[in-house]
Amino acid sequence: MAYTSPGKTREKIYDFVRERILSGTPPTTRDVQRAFGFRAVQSARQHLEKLVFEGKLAKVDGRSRGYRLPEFGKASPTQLIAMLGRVQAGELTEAMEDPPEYIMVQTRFDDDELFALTVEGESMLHAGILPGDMVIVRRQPTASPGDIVVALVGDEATVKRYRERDGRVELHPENEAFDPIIPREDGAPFLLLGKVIEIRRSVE
Amino acid sequence: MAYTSPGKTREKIYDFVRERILSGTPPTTRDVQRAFGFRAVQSARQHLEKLVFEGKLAKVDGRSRGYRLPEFGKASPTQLIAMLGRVQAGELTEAMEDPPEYIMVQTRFDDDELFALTVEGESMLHAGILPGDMVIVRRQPTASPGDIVVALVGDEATVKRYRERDGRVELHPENEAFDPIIPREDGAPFLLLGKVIEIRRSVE
DNA sequence: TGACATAACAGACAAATGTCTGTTTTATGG
DNA sequence: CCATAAAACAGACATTTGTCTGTTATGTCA
Repeated sequence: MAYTSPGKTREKIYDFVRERILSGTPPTTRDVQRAFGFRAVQSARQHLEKLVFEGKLAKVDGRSRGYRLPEFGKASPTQLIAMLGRVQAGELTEAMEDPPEYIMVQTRFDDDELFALTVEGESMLHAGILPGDMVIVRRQPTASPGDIVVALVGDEATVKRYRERDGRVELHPENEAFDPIIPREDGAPFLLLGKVIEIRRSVE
Repeated sequence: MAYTSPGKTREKIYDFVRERILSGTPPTTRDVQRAFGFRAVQSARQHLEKLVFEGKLAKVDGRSRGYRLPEFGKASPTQLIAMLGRVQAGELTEAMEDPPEYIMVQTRFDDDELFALTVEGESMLHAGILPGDMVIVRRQPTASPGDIVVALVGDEATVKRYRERDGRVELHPENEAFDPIIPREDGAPFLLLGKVIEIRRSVE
């Protein structure tokens, strides 16, 4: 490869490696070599090692395809979570459509169990949750008053705000056109699925 | 490893491999071997090859860590984009805080130039955009009526809905308490930064 | 129980990949 | 132009990883 100004090629190599890591396949040293037309493996290796030294890349020594992005791992762990199109009673996790769709989520804790689903209905309009929005839910059996939660009421999963009144659980919509759900009063089976931790809306 | 019923171990291996692929590091044959306590590499390999034959996994022959998820190859490209905390006039991209924060975004096109910023103010309340929400913006010089856009008006970046009336550009808030911005009428410099393609709200 | 298919094991070779030592070429700044 | 640091090259060796051939053990089912 032609000689370039100091740092010039290295930047391009960083972009290349980052791209590859993000796409799920960290490159080998020789991948980089070939991609940039180096005639020596060492040329690629030198750049890569320097990027590690600069802190722009991390690396697992000895292992193949060992380069990583340092931002991950320390900062916020990244999870790919399943997008559940429609929620059905009981077996929630089994309800994923055939080609399961995944989305990237950055979380505080790596061991949180997360899933995502699409909101249908306008009952949370005033909380800024619109029909079609995607909510990311952390599975947990309890909630605190004020939390936005996903619960299974009867056969249907619904997004509501969690309240307690006189020691009883209430699920409040944020839209005057809808009534609160007071489980056990109307005998509907009630199951708290988890707490909404993020809302996403695509407007493309 | 102890002998198990046909297909029993294979399912666990599939889960293991899938997890690893999703987390960004496909395992080597020997990773699988070690993870399951096989005393022979071939035991792991046999299962993996069978999973490929069944179509549950895809594979790039010869390459290290060559196992893939069959449906995942053409999944939407992922980008790591910069989170701009506060927007300043002119040099937008330079305005990132010291430890630049990045977020994962899945996009339609890999070559879209994206950035993210935090909404301050309630002018888009009725569009479901609340103060503190993060908007992800695709940089583009033009917009279509109805788009939610980010524009530089004077010294400030604002999120508004793009409209045209009598051939003139108007930026409309979605909150009666705010007035539309009609650039050029009040002489304020106007610059369209891009179109909002996604809104995210963390409620943790 | 016995036949059969599958699971698991053993050991090896080949290819890919990581790593090293040393040299040559070029950009950069004075 | 020269000194210097960085870029690129050359060739090799070590380790990891992929792959292969053949054998032994175990679950399954009639």
